Amino acid sequence: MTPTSRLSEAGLDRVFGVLADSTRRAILTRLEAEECLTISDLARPFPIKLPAVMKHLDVLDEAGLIARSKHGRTVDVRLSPAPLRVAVDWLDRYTRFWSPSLDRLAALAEASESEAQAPESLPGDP
Amino acid sequence: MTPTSRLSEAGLDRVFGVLADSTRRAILTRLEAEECLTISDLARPFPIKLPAVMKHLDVLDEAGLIARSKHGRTVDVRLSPAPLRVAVDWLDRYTRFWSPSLDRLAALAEASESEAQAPESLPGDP
DNA sequence: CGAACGCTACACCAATTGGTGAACTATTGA
DNA sequence: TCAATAGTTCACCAATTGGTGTAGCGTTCG
Repeated sequence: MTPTSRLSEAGLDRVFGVLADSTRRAILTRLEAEECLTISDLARPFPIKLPAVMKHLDVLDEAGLIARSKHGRTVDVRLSPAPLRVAVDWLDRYTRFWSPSLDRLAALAEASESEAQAPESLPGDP
Repeated sequence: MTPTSRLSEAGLDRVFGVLADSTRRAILTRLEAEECLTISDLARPFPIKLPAVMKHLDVLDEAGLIARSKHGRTVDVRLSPAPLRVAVDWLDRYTRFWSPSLDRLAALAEASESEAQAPESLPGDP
């Protein structure tokens, strides 16, 4: 039953799980600003050791939120924000509580965009 | 430094942490549909025991996402979605990656919200 | 009253998480 | 060539998480 929603649930678990850590959020923020960084450069500002950063990168990678490409002995890390969309879509149903106007505008945007994008089944119906 | 952002970070940790669990997401979804439920009624559809549900409710409560009110021997649970906004606001910076139009509409909505209500007037920008 | 009901509290458990230090591989450059 | 550099891997650790069973407490109702 609802195999699609089960998969979506796992995706939501992963994405929200990623975002539930301030270091990982900071990594995403940094990558949004810098476009492309080596792992050492990325790790430098954080008060944790490299292996810890590596684990965060593994988590981010598993959620599809970053892309790593090896060049020589360095690894370039790039943002791959597409999976964040499932989180935004899930949260969208709650925006009506504090801003009904935003809700309507989002619906409008979705309608105008409905020609190009994936169907993406409805979330949150266990 | 930046004591406010430290608090925000903790808030984001809590809210995203709440959302990283499918049972808790389902509880929020159910509460959004039903408005007000007793704990037993809320717990009935889930395949876990009451103490486990109780722990989820504690987590949701701690994040400020639900309100509990005791009436006799029952407890009414209500949705309190305001804290979700910090999550939406955080994610907002990434919407530009897959839908610049939505980004512009959100900015528009925010601008129109700073005065009063119901903008309704939409600029033709396809 | 006393039994059933709704909820809570507690001890306990296995798995996961976020971190460490140390050892290792592979590339680079003097 | 050989040492420094960039990244990876591993074993280990403490704390947290999500769940259980059981026992208890206050309320309602027959």
